[in-house]
Amino acid sequence: MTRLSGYLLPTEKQPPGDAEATSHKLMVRAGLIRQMGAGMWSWLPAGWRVHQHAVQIIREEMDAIGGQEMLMPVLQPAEPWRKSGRLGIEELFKLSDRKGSELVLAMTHEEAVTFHVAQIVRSYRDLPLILYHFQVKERDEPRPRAGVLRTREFIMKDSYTFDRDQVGLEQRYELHVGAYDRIMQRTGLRFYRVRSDVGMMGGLGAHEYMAPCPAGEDEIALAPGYAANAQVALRDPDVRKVDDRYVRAGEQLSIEPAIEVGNIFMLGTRYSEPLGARYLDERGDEQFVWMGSYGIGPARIVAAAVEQFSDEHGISWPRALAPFAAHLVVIGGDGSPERQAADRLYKLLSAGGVELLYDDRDVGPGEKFADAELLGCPLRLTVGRRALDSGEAEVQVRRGRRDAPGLPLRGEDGQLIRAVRELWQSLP
RNA sequence: CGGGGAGUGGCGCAGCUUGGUAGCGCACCCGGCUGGGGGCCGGGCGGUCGCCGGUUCAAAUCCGGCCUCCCCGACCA
Repeated sequence: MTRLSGYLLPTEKQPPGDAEATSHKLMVRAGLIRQMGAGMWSWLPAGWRVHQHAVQIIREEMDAIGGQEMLMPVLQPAEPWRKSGRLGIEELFKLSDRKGSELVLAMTHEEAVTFHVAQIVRSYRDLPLILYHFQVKERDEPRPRAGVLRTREFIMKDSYTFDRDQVGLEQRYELHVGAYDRIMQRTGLRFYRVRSDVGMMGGLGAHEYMAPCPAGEDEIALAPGYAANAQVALRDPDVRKVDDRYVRAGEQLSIEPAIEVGNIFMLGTRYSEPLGARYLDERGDEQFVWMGSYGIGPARIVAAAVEQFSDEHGISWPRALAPFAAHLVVIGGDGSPERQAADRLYKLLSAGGVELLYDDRDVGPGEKFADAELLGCPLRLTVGRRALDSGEAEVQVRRGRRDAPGLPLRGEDGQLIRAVRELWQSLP
C-alpha cells in the first residue's frame, strides 16, 4: 500500500548532534519526526502513522466505556480561566486579538468542557457523562527536552466525567482505570499504574500510568506487588530507610526512571463550583456536578515504546504501534524476476489489508536492510535470488532479528494473507 | 530562571588559539559498473560561516551586543 520510492521517509545515518535520549535520536534517524523549534515537532508520514495507531487504540477503549468523542478549541477566551483561578499559571500561553480581547491557548480543557456542561446540563437525568477529545495542548514549558517526550505543543486525549455525586465519580473513575489498563496492554508497553500525588488538583484520588525507560523524568518505586510514584512512596508510613536503602514490608524498593504517559484524577467539584456546573436532583435541589479528568499522551506512548524497544540497529516496534505491519524488501533491479515476484507479493498482501511498506527503491541491499531495521516494522519480508530459488519469501521478525518460516511465493492468495496475519498476531 | 555547551552546504563535523576570503565524510545530481548487509569508479551542484555593529588594507577567525538550539538543575494542570 506504500512504495518507499515515493514516500517521505528521510532516514539518517547519524543522529542529530544535540540529541541525547534514545527516542529522540532514533525517531529522527528513522524519519518519523523533525524539529521546528524548541519543543515544537512535526510528525512525518511514517511517524504520524504510529501516532495515529496509538490514537486509535485509545479511541476504541474510550468508546468501549461509553465515552463520547467531541472537539473543543485550543484558542479560548480568558474568562473561564479567570473564573477557575488558573489564568495566572506561568505555563499558560496568553495572547490578545486585534480588538484587545484576552485569549489563552489551552493547556488542558477542564475550563472549556465545564463551561459547556454548565450551560447544557440541567437535570440529574442528564448525568452521568463521559466526554473526550484528542486535541492539541499548548504549554509554555520552561525546558522542553528529549525530542517528543516533553514538548510545548502536543496532542493529548483528555476525557472528563460528570456525575451526580461522589459514588458516581468513583464508578466513572474505575471505568477509566479499566480502559487505561487495556490501552496500555494493547500498546505493548511495559508500564505501571501508580498512585500519584493529588497535588494542586486538590482531588480525591489520582493515578499515573508510568512507562519505565532511561529517558524518563519521573521516578517510580518498585517492589514485588508494589509500585508508586517515588515521592509518594517516601511519604508511605510502611516505607522505611535502612542503610541508605528504602524498604517496604521487608522488600527492598528499587527506583526506576519512568515517563508519565497517562494520568487520571478525581476532581470533585473543583471546577464545577467556580464555573457553575450545577443540576437539579430528584428532589429539585441544586447540586454541583462531580467531575473527573483523565489524560493520556499518544506521543509519549510512541516515544516510550522506542525507548523500551530498540537495539543497536534501530527501533523494534510493538506490533500495535508499528508504522507498518511488514516491510517488504526486494533485491534486484527494475524488470528482474525478483522485482516481478515482489511486485506480485506487494499487490496481493496490500489488497488483503496488510499494512505494508514496499522498499522498491533502486538502492543496494545493505541500505534497504539497514533502513528496515532502523524503522523497525515487526516483520521483514525479503524477495531476492534466494527467494526465487527456494520459492519462498524470507521472513525475519524484527524483535530479536530471528528468522521465521518463509512465505510461499506461489501459494494461494488467501492462505498467504492469513499466514502473514497469523504471524503478525503472534508477535508482542 | 541558575549552571554548562553549541550555531560553518540537507545531516555529522574540522578550520577559530596564531585574521589573507572555506574544507572533510555522508547525502544529492549525471554517467558507468555492481546487486544478499549502508558497494565501486569518474564527473558535478550546493555555503550571506546564526544576526547586528565594531576593529582592520582584509574577519568564519579578534571585540561588543542580540537571537536560537542542546544538556544538567529548578519547574512540570
